[in-house]
Amino acid sequence: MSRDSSDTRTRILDCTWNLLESGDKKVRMSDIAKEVGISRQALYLHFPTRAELLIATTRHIDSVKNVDARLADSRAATSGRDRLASFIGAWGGYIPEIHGLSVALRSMRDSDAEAAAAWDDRMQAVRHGCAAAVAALAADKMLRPDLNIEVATDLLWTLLSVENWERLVRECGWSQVEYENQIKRLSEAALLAKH
Amino acid sequence: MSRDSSDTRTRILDCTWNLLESGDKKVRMSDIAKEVGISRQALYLHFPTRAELLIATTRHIDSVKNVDARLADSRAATSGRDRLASFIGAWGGYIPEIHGLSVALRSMRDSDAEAAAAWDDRMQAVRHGCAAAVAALAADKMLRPDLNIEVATDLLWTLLSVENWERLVRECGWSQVEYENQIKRLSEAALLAKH
DNA sequence: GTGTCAACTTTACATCGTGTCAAGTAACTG
DNA sequence: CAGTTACTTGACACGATGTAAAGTTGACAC
Repeated sequence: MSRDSSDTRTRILDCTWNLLESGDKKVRMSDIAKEVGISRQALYLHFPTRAELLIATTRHIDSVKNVDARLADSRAATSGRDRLASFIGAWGGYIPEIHGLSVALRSMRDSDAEAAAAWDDRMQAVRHGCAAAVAALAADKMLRPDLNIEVATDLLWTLLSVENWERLVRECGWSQVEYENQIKRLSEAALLAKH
Repeated sequence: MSRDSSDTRTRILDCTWNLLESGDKKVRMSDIAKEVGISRQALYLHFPTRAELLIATTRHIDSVKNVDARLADSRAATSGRDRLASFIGAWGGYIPEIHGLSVALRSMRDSDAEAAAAWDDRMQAVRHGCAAAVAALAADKMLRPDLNIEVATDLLWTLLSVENWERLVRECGWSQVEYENQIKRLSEAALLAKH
């Protein structure tokens, strides 16, 4: 679909994305250049560093996959509980799309501060979503009384981490559906007041 | 305490451990050599690669901190539920001790297959502990009827991941006690049949 | 003393991936 | 034709790991 975009920058982003998601662990600048069909140096004409290329790729994926719209849907839910479930569905369903990129960005955390910041930024955005879902629960008086908003948000955010998805889906071999169902169940068990 | 051990190999392991746990992110072979007070090359007389040094360091920590004994205690618990709690306490309390090493080993996952295998090995050991705890719950008929042993083990193993500890304790600023309490509560909510 | 062995040192170099630099080419645009 | 833009080729610096070779030091044997 995004084939033949003529715009080199876009082609670079698409190829980077393809390579990262295709799971070939080590994606070097030269790998990307080869895939795009340009020289390694031409890459540096478009992106100053590998980190910036990866960061630009996340933004590119976000816009292609329309994350904002997905998450907006979850905001439309009426009850706090529905909202929680639909937020989990939206974010949980997005994880597989960005997983390769997530691995690449996280693996340069310690070598590149900029990449680390970019990843943290994304995770903070997810955390805001978690906080909103928790707030909706609290408004419905459905939050466990022994949990304050902050702690509940931390817990939900942790449950929804990419790392947990990796472990359950990739390592334990769960299906995406099993993952979402169990995480929903677990989140409710963790956060909801029993009544 | 471990000062002046005369045995160079042991001194290397202790210094590696110190450096890793002291949180100075980048621990290079030359950093370790400087800390020990020997040349970088002397390091290679004792350990062929950085990966092997890190792996040897985990074994060293295990023996100094006596993991086996800690986990053995959790096996002594009478009820399945006590056993779950005490396993979580034992492993959860061990995570802070090996956290620096865990970061280092994981960050070379993609560059070094041997390091990856060593880390996976450790995690499989934890998984066995989880499986044993789940089996004890099942024996007491306390496992949720809609969970089979496998899925329950996957869930518990995921909850107890080092990554979740990092997020809650390091990133969210929880105390170790809060962490253990919430993870215990969450594990029980996830696994125990309500009756 | 001499010989020898082990543990370590110093110096030098190969490799790999990132990122920089400079000069050249090919196509489009006025 | 001149100038600009997008790219190419080739060379190189850097930082970290790992290899290789020759030299130093101290202990122990006889």
